[in-house]
Amino acid sequence: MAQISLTFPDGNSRSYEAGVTAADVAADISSSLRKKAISATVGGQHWDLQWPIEADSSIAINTMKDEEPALELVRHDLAHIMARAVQEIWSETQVTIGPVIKDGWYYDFDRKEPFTPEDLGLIEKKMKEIINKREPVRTEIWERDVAIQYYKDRGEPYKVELIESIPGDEPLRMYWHGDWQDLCRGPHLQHTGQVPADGFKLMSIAGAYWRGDSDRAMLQRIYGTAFTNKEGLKAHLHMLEEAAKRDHRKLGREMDLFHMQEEAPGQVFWHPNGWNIYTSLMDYMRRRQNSDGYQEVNSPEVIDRKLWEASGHWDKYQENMFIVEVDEDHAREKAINALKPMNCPGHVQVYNHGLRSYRDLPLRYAEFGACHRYEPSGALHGIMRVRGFTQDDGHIFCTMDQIEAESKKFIAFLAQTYADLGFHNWTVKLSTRPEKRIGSDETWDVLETALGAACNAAGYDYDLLPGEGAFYGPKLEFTLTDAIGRTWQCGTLQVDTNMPERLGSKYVGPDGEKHTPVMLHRACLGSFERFIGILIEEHAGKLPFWLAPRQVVVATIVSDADDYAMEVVNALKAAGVRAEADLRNEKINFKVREHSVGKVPMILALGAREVEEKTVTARRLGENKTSVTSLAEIVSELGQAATPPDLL
RNA sequence: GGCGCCAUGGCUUAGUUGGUUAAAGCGCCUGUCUAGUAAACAGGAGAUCGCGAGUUCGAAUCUCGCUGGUGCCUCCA
Repeated sequence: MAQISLTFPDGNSRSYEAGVTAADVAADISSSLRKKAISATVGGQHWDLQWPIEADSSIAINTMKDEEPALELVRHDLAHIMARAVQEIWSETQVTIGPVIKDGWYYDFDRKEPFTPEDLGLIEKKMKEIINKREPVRTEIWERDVAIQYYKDRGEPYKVELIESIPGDEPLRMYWHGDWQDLCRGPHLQHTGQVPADGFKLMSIAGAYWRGDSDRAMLQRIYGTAFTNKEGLKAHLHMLEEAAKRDHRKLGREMDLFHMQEEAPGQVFWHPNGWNIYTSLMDYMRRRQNSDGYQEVNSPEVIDRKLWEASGHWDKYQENMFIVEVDEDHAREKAINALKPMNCPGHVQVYNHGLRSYRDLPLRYAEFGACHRYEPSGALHGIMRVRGFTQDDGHIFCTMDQIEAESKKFIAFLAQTYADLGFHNWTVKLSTRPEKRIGSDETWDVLETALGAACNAAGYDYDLLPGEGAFYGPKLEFTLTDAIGRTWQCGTLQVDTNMPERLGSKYVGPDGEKHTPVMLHRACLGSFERFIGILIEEHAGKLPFWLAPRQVVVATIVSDADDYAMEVVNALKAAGVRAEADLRNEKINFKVREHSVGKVPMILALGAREVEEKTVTARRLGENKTSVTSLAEIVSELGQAATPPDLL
């Protein structure tokens, strides 16, 4: 066996058998160095760690930089490593694409058998093996036809399609992770060993369409999450657990707010506690709208198809409408109606009933409109995405000149509402003209400018979403961020010149002629169902006092306190507080636990002492200390806390 | 709507390779302790295992269809 003599960077020499790899050699240098070694230079020639060394020479070990690799690159390399691992385990699997996303990455595969949760463990193990091989990541530039032929030969039709869809004719970049390669624009890490083997986790398997096209075959997507180190991953997983704990479906059950059942998919059975939140919120919105110049109206829920045909919904939206056929005994033909999926046509009817003058404008209608939309079953999600819901809807009929001022007014309204409800972190997006649209470019210019200017005038910046507007006009979308960083689009403001035209809305101008008004569609909460879901998750069930369905429970410690408990409850009720007594034959520990789980913000415990002194011992949700207060004092304090923010 | 997963008393779950009266905790009912701040103790009632077929001597357990839920994809004008 031939021997190789190598001289180390520190000047010492050592003998090795032929075939030794640079990695073996690196292992002899020092563990700290080995961990960072990415390649070796032997006799002036560059070697990757896995390549056998063939000549006697001196060796230099190249180390990587000390700083942690960029997160983006880690995730990107992990996508490739996962795809490689999958193909190493199931060689018949075809690869498609695998981008980096928030918190991690995914990769879509085409494979006959579905992946199972157990497979994720297998793949993870294989990925760790690949990472531990510490192989270099190399780039090659290929001509397109070479790449296409390569993928054709390998039976990878998705890659062929991908290349063919890339515009231009520049050569393509190929990345090699060891002997596995993927079409990719990069960039990548220098070698796979830089990927933290304990900083990632495969999370889930899901179906996904090739390029998001629901007419194409369904692929299998594997999601992974990754961070630059173990602690980062741990923190992320912890955050997910916290998010699961505040899931509105779980809290809805624990707080006894609502339930849903098979006979009414996508619709909510509100229990007393949940309905209490609902009505508190509705009362608040009603007061605010009234004081902001809106007139509340109400429109029918079952409306003849003729009106939907006139509004254009029958053509464009029928798939999502609940159709109601009424078959009376003596009717010549069935009357066909539809449940309203939105309130705008109804408001136009109210507007149209009578002759309007320019002096009436702007005319602001508001409705807590119960809408029904036949959403695809897969889109339903708790009370956040339902088929029956109530919007805090409103329509402003105005002139072109009034759009900007009305928009500004609405943005201020919305900002105050969100602030009152505890949301201070929200953004605005301006969606502009889409490709398929009606109206002249000049009109779109005016409308888009008006919305942008209104936004700035109200003191807010906005992001542009080019081409995302409705076919009839641009819109502002208001997205709020909750306590754990998720975003929710709730508010919206849309300019519409189409529907008033279609449904024949007019006003008499100062010139005595009839003109068509502009219609602004606006909602602040979006829907009560969704917004309450968001409120529950934002506050993890600990709603602001004024919104809490059960604000105070007066719990007795001994039965001798029963009479006094009722006295306390009545005093609180008189002060406008939702208070109830818990006189049950149970220990105080039990009562405290039960109402804490139920997220009651305030528990007042009464024993012999409190009866004697006319005091209460108060315990706030989330605190484990108590405080003794006089009855008068607590009634005044809680009466104040129970007052909605707009009435303070 | 699509792909995967799931469906057991009011709720949360256990039910090993199909085999006698389907298990537990919480909740509920009854009784006992008058209790000091996140679950006192004892007893009792309560499910034919989402619905419908099929395989089998026998199915909560296997197969198919349906319904609903769930995670994503698409969608949210």
